[in-house]
Amino acid sequence: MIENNDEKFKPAFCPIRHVLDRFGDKWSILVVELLSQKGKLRFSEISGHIGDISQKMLTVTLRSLEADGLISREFFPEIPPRVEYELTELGNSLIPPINNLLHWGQAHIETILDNRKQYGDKEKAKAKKTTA
Amino acid sequence: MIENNDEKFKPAFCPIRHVLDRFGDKWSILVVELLSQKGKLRFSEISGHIGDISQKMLTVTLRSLEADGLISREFFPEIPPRVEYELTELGNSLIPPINNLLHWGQAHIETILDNRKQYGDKEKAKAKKTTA
DNA sequence: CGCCCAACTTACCAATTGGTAACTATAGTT
DNA sequence: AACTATAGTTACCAATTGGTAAGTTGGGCG
Repeated sequence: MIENNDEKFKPAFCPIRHVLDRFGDKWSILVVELLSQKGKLRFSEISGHIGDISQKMLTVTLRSLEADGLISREFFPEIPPRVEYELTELGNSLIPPINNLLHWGQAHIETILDNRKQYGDKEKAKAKKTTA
Repeated sequence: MIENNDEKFKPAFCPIRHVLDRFGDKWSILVVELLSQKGKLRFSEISGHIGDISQKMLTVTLRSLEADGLISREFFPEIPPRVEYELTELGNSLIPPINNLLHWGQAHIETILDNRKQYGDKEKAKAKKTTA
């Protein structure tokens, strides 16, 4: 049996899990980063900048970011309606750590893709050997 | 039509997407963080520390981290077999940005959960009004 | 009258993710 | 002969995620 006093990795206690649960989805970080670069944006503008997000996913993403207090939503009861989204202070505090991760990605993604490719080749070679 | 010269958010060009594709899954960051804290670990030790990961998912997680060159795998052909995993240099370079995000999470998760709860209550109130 | 706009909501469907349980190899132990 | 242990693999299944397409709202305009 393995000793386990470090509950940092156990389901209910792990802070990493909270972060992953929040930002592990396909769009949240993208929207936050976009808002940090462009400031206040309308629904259709966010949609246009990202390009391949569906209306549905943009709505649920914005709703959950709003629910968590990371963005604010201002609705203008005009016809046609207008809605503006903006990062809150809490949302802005997320930008530095996200940018750190981003820079790491930019710096190392090529190496990673290279490694992955080489690993794939190695696996193919192994497969050939065992079937030959 | 929205002008869109910023291809940073478009599918093929966005570095954020690479990072998300790599670490958006349930276990990768957890394993990397664990290895950074404990150093060299065996399969069963990782499994024991994390607690609720299935054998299958631990294998696929370790394989993909290895494929990307983030961890190294040393196999000892004993009976029963022994395998040791360790962060590579590339893997180690990931630790600072991950820790940044982690600290943000620790600092703000309570606020976020509070916000989420309040938002849920507000939504409930709205729903009552419209059905009443 | 009917079509437009933006910002949704809804119903339905497909793909991906991850879990369970059984099976594998191999040698030592009872 | 049966059971142990480690580090897997495999088949199958359930839940989650995300996409498509249609409908909704309501005032302005042809």
